[in-house]
Amino acid sequence: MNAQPIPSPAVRRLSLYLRHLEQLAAEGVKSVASNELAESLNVTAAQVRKDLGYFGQFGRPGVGYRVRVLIEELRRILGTDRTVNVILVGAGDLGRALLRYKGFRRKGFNLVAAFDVAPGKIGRAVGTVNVHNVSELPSIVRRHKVKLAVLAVPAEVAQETADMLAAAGIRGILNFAPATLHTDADLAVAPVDLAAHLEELSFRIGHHL
Amino acid sequence: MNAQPIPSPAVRRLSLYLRHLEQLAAEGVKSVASNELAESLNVTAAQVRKDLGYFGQFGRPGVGYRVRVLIEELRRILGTDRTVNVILVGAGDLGRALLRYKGFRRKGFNLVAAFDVAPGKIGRAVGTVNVHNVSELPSIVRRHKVKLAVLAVPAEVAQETADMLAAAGIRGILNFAPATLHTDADLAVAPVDLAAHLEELSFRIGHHL
DNA sequence: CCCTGTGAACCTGTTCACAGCG
DNA sequence: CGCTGTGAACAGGTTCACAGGG
Repeated sequence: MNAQPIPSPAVRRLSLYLRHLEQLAAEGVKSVASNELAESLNVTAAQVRKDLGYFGQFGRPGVGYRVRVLIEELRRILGTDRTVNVILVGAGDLGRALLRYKGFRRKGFNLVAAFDVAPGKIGRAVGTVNVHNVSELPSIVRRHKVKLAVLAVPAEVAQETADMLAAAGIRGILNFAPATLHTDADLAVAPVDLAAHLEELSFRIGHHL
Repeated sequence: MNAQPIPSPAVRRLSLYLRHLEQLAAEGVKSVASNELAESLNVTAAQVRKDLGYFGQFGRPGVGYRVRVLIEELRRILGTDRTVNVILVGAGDLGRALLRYKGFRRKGFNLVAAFDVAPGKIGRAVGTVNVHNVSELPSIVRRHKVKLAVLAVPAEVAQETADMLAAAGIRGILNFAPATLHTDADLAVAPVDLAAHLEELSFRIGHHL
């Protein structure tokens, strides 16, 4: 019934709204208006309303949005109303740090296992999970019905690793490798290039502004 | 002479182009056409040409772009043709991993020091730098003329830390804290919300597509 | 003839502004 | 009367398409 002309920037802002709503809930705030939310997040009130409007009608005219209700709706929309299993591939420095990062769990993501090819890393525990040989990846992915993977391998092997993940049934990759992945349309990729963000800042401060 | 109506997505793609060009250079490739570059990076050829066109005329009709030349131009534009000093604040798990991450150095960024408030962390070395008390931050920033900071502190103290950085003369913040920073227009912020990217993937695979 | 550089057309996403509900 | 929900107007970016240079 509903087509899907949802701007992807709007989807990304949903996480932003959710994050702030969770904080408001922790502070005991019961309801919030679009302009308050907007102000805290450096967006416009119309944008908040429009973004939420793509998914339903969650607010009450004259009142605003019920914080608890909106949090639940957003989690449902994002698919994090249930625990989402995730694996991590590449237990180098960055990979091991991500394994210890508590932010994922707080948001409903459960790291079930890590993988690497280096014998020195395999068998060790990092954070709450063990590092396995990549050969075990397909069976573990199947067993835990994992759909998302965090990719933290060197750029040189990023593409082949992504292909392997696709073959194992992974549907989404959070890619920290500084490489562009070429994948089928049914495999979603979110690239995170840490150095690129610093370059952007370097540009912005180096010139005008 | 040139106004500055440069789309910020275009600036972000510059890093992408640079990354691929560096790889081509390593492979010994001398020149490249916009459509080849485009194909490797999942963008259109027109986009590549238009993006580069905002900054000058770097190509040769009938030939393409000289790889070495374009790399130098892009580094100059991004400001990474010289070493750029960076500090890191917050030596938690994520912070320490970023200190060890080699990708920054490879791109011309030099981490000169890390800072924290926890006595247990201060005085230790992580990667190539030492962890200092934040009280030493202003003097170190001044001494090394640091303009960029990586912020990896807990969300609760992100804003106050950002204010402190602004006061110390920092001009750009790479923000890993899951909090929206409110800063003056002359302080650039690049937010990196790791959990948000996973949520986006969760959304994309949970629905259509 | 190949490939760049670029105005013009197009399109996606943002902001405006107001009708309508509580 | 306050605040949402939303069509309509607007703006920013992307793609097209072609003129022009090597």
